[in-house]
Amino acid sequence: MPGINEVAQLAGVSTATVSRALSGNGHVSESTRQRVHAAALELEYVVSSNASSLATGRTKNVGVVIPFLNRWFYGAVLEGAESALLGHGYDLTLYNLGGGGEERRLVFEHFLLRKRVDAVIAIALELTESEVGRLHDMGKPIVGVGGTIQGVRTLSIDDPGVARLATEHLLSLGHTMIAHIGGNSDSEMDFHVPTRRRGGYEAALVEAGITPDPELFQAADFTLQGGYAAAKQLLGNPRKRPTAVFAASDEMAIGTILAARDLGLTVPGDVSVVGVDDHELSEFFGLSTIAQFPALQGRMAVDILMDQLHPGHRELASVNTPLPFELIVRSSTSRPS
Amino acid sequence: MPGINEVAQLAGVSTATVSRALSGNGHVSESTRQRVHAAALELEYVVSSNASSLATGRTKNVGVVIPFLNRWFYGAVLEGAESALLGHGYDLTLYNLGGGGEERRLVFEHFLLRKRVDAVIAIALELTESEVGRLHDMGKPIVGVGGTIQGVRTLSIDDPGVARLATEHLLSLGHTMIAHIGGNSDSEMDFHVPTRRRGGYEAALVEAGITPDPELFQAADFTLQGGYAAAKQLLGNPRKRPTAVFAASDEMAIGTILAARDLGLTVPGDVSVVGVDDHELSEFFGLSTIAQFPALQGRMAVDILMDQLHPGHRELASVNTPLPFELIVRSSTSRPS
DNA sequence: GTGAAAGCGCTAACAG
DNA sequence: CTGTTAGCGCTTTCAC
Repeated sequence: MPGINEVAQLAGVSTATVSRALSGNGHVSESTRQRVHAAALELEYVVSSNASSLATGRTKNVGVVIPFLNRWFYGAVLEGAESALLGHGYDLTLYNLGGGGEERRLVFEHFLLRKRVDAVIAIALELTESEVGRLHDMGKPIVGVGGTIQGVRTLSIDDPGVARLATEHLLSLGHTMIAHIGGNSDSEMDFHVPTRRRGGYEAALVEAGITPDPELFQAADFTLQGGYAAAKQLLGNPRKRPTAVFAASDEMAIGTILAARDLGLTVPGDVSVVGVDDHELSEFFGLSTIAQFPALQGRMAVDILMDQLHPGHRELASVNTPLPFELIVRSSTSRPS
Repeated sequence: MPGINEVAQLAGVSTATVSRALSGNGHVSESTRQRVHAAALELEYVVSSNASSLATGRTKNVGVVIPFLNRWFYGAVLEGAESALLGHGYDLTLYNLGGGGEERRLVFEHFLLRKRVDAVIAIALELTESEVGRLHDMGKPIVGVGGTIQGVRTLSIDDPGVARLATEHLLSLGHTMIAHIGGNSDSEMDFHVPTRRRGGYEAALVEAGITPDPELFQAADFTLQGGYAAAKQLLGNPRKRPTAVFAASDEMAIGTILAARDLGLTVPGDVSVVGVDDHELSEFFGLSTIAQFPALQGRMAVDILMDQLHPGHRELASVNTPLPFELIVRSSTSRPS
């Protein structure tokens, strides 16, 4: 593990020149640049990021805080962010805040403040004013994904819009008895996604002249199992069985398809089902859904972060960047029979 | 962002004393210790990990290399490792090596060598001699999860044993036509898990006096979709339909259950199904399975690492630590009818 | 274009 | 038990 001065010696220059040649900051003649690179290569020299960080104040490392790791959606966002970061030469330090309170405090008050990260990406986490304040006081940029945060550049999907699109798809097919499986208080995440989606669903109905019926709503926990149970309730109702179900997540939608089958109902013959996410299993189940693109979300977050870290050309004006989504029609939706 | 000397000033001591008091290394009188802590608290002092690392050579950060992020199993391992690490005051820097060749080289030859990590945990990755050598040359301990690696402390499950247990479960129920859905070349991961599981399955059959029948084997990719397709082949065979299927992953086992249903076969009436993992969906599908405990695996890896980092009491003797597994019988297996 | 030298903020001998 | 004093390995003015 050679240091910069051994490289300097081998190349016959000063350490300052090595630093310049290798980092690209400052001018170095082409010939010495090559000599330095050759020397570095020969010695397998790799800079000590600590020494470098100490001297420059930059770490080439970003912290990512995320509430789950074992769910497909979050894993995919993380994957997108990781590969984008790596591509920019940045490391990613991971903080999983699933555990709740104490852990979160620790991370924000201790771990993230040790000058180890240049910035933080917060996924599906509504940072508090004090969390944001601390970070900004230290000059650390933040980008949030999944909702808006006061004073922070964010990327978020138009949740009501997503729900409207799903509902309108069903409406346009001719459905009028459209149930909704949304979130319960446990799944009421930081950005109130379930509530916002329910709002979009209701708005679409109202716009179509239909009064949302509370009996056609069921709360669940965004999982397949939860969706299954909720769907059983909805579809088992003998006096008011919906002809279509809009589930706020694909996992719940798949649970709904399974519940329908178990009740002897066909999909989409007896009941149409639409979800949100474009989960990896959705295609298999023929699920119509509103796709969001989690890996892309991770990548976009990194792009925006890089823009703040290396203020370049076009300073992106808006504080919140809308995330793309798209209706994918497969075989779980059709006209009511 | 106050530095150590401001704390020293406020507490009326030298920076050395502050360092000692805060880190716990070296003796400090109780009273000054308290004064220092109070001062640090008041100023919201947090050490600069870079400066500290530069001075000590330790970073309190470990690198984790993992091949996937968006699969339940790997997410769970990562989750276990992350929380254990955090508990020990360590950060986790994540490297997702899903992309393949170039990325992997970059990580091992560049990222991991910048003195940014104290150690590395390799999950389901069979490190090459040179990858291990580089790291060990720098004095970085490594622990591997998922298989054995020459010269590295590892944690691994007895894959043949897992497969035997699953197969014996079926055998003991009275099945003799037991099919196996294993891996294809794409899913032939670094540690040859599919091959080793197939070996265990065949060994159990042989031991029971049954000759493994190649027609009763199907290769798939460890996913639900893949398992579904493979199971259709197996269960659709008119002249040789197995009464039981052992799938090398729960996802494939669930695919098998779904395939059976679609063929009008009942589980376990017409066909018993057993998988491996105890996936989050397994309970929902009533799947009998061999549980492995991914989060625990992550945690155990950290424990072993800490033992190497802070050589304490009992130096764990063995190079490879076996991982626990357990048969969980649910409703997808029964006697053949 | 390149070198000398002063730090970046902390820790670890070494004295006392 | 505590202070003094060198560095840890790099970057970056400031001269030349």
